[in-house]
Amino acid sequence: MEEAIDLETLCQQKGLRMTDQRRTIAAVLSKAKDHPDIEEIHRRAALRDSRISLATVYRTMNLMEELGLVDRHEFGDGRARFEAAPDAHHDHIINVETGEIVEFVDPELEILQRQIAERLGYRLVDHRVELFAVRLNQDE
Amino acid sequence: MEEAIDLETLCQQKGLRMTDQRRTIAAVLSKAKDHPDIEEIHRRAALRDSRISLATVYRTMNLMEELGLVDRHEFGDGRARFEAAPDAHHDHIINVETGEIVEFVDPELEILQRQIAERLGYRLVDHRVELFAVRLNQDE
DNA sequence: GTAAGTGCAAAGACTTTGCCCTTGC
DNA sequence: GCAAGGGCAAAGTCTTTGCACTTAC
Repeated sequence: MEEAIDLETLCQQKGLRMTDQRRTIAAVLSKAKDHPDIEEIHRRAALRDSRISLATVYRTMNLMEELGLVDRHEFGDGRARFEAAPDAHHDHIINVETGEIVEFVDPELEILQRQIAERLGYRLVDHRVELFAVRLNQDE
Repeated sequence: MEEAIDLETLCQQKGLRMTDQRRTIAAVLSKAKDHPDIEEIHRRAALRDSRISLATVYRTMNLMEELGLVDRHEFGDGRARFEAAPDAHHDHIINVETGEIVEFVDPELEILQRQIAERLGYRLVDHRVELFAVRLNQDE
């Protein structure tokens, strides 16, 4: 039912010159179910093709981010993390005990934020919600 | 009516050894109405006392953050920004055209986030909401 | 063929740290 | 007095960039 995001096709549609490196990086991100950082993307890409440098990963992620093909996150650990731009917006819960990141969507939250911005005289162009939390015990 | 946050007193209450440097930095932050970065805190501190090094500002901010006396923000420009820990939690709207940062409080938003976390099996310990927006035209 | 892309290493931006001197309590 | 704090400069981490070589179209 769910279809994997084909980042390579999106790159081509945007008119990007498709080098082997970009193809490989696109494949890595399309397959990723997590939010890898540059180092991790490079590691995974190198498994498929060792001719990829860190600099190229940096350049490619900046490029894809500008084109809106990937989302950049800063979860507070100092390095940028990425994911292929999802079809629908979502936010993140970060488990502060394990570092695990869970995605969620809440339409009510989306609407409320737009309302808050408008109430203050702004038009929302983007937003970021990060919930830092711990797992609930059964008895809580 | 509104009372300025006296960070120096809070530092003393936490048992911090009050050096001239810490006193000066605390005063800078207590007076700040914005979200200065390390460089800016250092610049303002140096106006009051030139014997303050950047390293001390870094060390002091890390210390005060750990004690919960200041909040650290990463607004996506690569450097950390700080504010004296406010009495009440608030969130931020970032004007993407001017870089201006506006604070706001919305109880409904606070409640909703807690509910979302609980629905997913988590207990919220902290959260971060950043709305990136532009000013509304009159006719929008 | 030619402009765009890449690898490599150097350089940048921000932050931390080792060492020795200074200072609060 | 003595351990905690600070100044300074070196080092660390993440990211960008200049240059010469390679490659997609």
